[in-house]
Amino acid sequence: MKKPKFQAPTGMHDILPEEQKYFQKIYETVSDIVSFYGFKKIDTPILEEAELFSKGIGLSTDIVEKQMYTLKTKGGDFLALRPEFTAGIVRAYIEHGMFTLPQPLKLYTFGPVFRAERPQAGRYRQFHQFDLEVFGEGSAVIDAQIIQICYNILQDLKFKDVIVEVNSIGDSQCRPYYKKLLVNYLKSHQAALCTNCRRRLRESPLRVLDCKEEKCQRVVARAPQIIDHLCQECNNHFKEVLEFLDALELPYHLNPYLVRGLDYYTKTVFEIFEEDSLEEKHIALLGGGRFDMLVKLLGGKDTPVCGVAGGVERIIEGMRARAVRFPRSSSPQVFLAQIGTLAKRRSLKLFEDFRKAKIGMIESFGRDSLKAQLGRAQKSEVKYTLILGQKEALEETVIIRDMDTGRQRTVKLDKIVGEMKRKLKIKK
RNA sequence: GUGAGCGUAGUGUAGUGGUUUAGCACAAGAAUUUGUGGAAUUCUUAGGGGGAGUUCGAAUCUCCUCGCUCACCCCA
Repeated sequence: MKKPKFQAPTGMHDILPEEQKYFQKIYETVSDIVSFYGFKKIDTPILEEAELFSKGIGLSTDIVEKQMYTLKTKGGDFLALRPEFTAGIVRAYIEHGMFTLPQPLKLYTFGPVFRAERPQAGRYRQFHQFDLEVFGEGSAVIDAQIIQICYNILQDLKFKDVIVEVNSIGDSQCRPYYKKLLVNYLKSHQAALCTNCRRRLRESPLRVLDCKEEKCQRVVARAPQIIDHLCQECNNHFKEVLEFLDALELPYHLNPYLVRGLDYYTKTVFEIFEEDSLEEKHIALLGGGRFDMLVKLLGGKDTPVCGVAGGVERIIEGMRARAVRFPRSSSPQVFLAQIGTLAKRRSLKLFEDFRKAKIGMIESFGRDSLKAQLGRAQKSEVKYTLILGQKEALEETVIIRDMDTGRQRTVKLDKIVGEMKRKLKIKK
């Protein structure tokens, strides 16, 4: 293949017409469900000040350290393509004084986010997320409800066996203490760890916990667990979350080794997987948690927040795997074929009549041979074809052809819209 | 950033140094038929990512480069 002069940048993809239905389906599902729970939509800029992310997400996180697309404007501003939604939404919350609105304030959004990493399965440089955030409510009900919402969304998208993994990673009260404990323990077993983990031990010791290496897991199995070292408040909170999940009858795994890569989390963290993908691929469909410090950290009032982000492409992959079907009711059911210039003139008008009647119609004004037009009609899988020829145009009639049976009927031109309306309604 | 695999028409592929004017299928367009689709026939469009080398000869071997894919890291 001769390489075209221009190609989409590495890790970024066109969303072709064929795949649009997946995105639409997901966005519709999310919007529907989430509005029921009182979420309002917000859109934030794709670019933000780079510092917003380095401060919010954490300077030493991979996302900020090496995955952020940054640029300097002509005016000297240092901006970054958003690598996730939360920081931007929190910024907007503070900037517009949304703490004056009735709390909890529930916001959602979706769109592209960017991370400059090596693309691979389920991972792109430009990908799409939907994102929910609940501001101003510290209660564990919210944590559980957000998980419930995610679960509902996946159910609606026909995911059967979904499993939620939850954990609590404590807060500024208890986590530093636990970290010390863990580091001490790991240091004494350093020899038994993989090289990666020995590095992690220095940089982010919590991450050793979810290493997949067998030898590390053996060490980790005896390590002190954060849930045994939560402070009173975190402990209660976590218990409540689990109780609520029980009450909702949501299947969950308590995974004491679940930690997340973003610094801003406190207390609850969770990830949602497809159950059968758990063993081989460790690719989460959604991930989220609570971050009660973030608003203050970014310059706002002390406000608890809980949120989640879903990976649209990853969900689509799952939908593809289970061959989720889409009703094709929205696609046009009528094809308009025309022969001769007089008929063509009439057809243009007729086409407009159908548009006004909100009946989907496909035309092929560029083609003249009836054969070619019927071929086209057949390919577009319509139920009916209207044939308007020279003769019909003169007689003010039109032929309705049923594409399944091949039966034809001639109808007066001024009756046709009503007639088709009836036919298509009855069919449904 | 590290490592591995792969790159032949729009798509999917065959060919593993000469019998290749690179074969096949699907897709797309046209004709047979200026008024009736799913079939058939014929025709058309279009190809070894790019560069260098080995060789009498390269899609085929070597190197470089670009791209894609997968894994690690990390994450949605």
